[in-house]
Amino acid sequence: MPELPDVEGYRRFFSRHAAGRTVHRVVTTDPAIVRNATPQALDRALRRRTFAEPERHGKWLLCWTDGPGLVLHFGMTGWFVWGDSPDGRHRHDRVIVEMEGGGEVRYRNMRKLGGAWLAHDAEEAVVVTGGLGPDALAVDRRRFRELLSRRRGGVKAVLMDQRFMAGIGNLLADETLWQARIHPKRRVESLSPEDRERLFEAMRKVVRESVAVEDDDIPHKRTWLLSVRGKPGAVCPRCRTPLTRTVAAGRTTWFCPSCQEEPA
DNA sequence: TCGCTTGTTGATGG
DNA sequence: GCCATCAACAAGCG
Repeated sequence: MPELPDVEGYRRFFSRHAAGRTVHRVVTTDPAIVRNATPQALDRALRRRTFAEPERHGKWLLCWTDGPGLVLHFGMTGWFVWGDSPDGRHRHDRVIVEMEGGGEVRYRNMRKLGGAWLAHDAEEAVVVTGGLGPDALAVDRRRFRELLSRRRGGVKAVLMDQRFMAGIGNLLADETLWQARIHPKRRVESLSPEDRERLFEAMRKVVRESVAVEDDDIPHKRTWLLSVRGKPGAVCPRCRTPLTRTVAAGRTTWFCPSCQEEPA
């Protein structure tokens, strides 16, 4: 279920279960899910290594050891499961990290979007993750403004572009635009300074509050678009106007035709 | 059977 | 070169 807040949850999960622990063995049940190494090479590289604190950048999770690191992307259907023993493994558990002393972290991924990579150092991880922009949780106002000023085109496509800023996906983009009262088909070059300010504030609020939710799934609050998005007969939580469904940036997009003004 | 899905990439066309 | 669109990847659900 991964956008930035979900992956932040996986980072905490991995930290809790694996940081400071040593790898007994890495079992790969689906060789194709490891994108840049064989299952044997992955096992050999990580076995007897001890995990450090994992890092997250956008939707990517970097699980470093005292040697190389396991780099994970969760696609649309990836998540972690902990097991005390090999019992109860699921057929979608595609990479399993068995720990010395017992227990295992399972990388479960139904559809095989995303995957696992082996990185020998930070530089290699940058190559794997492919030129990400600043993390959406960490980017500051000035940088956001500066990056936005260099872009053209549909605002939703820009928000979701991981090279612009890392972490925003389809749902959080809709939520951000709705909270900022900006139409998803507006072009960024048409946004006023005030629009840009509201966009930054909304993005920061949406990301921060989503991450603060300890629970699994993205929110939540009855005041958010996400609480009604996609439901039949959904109306705007602000003004009760029926929501509109369209396609923007190639993705299903929900917005309020009353609150979010037409594209300029 | 068809359409739909929280992601990303590469082809194609304007 | 930039941008928009769409198919593909893959698997499950209604």
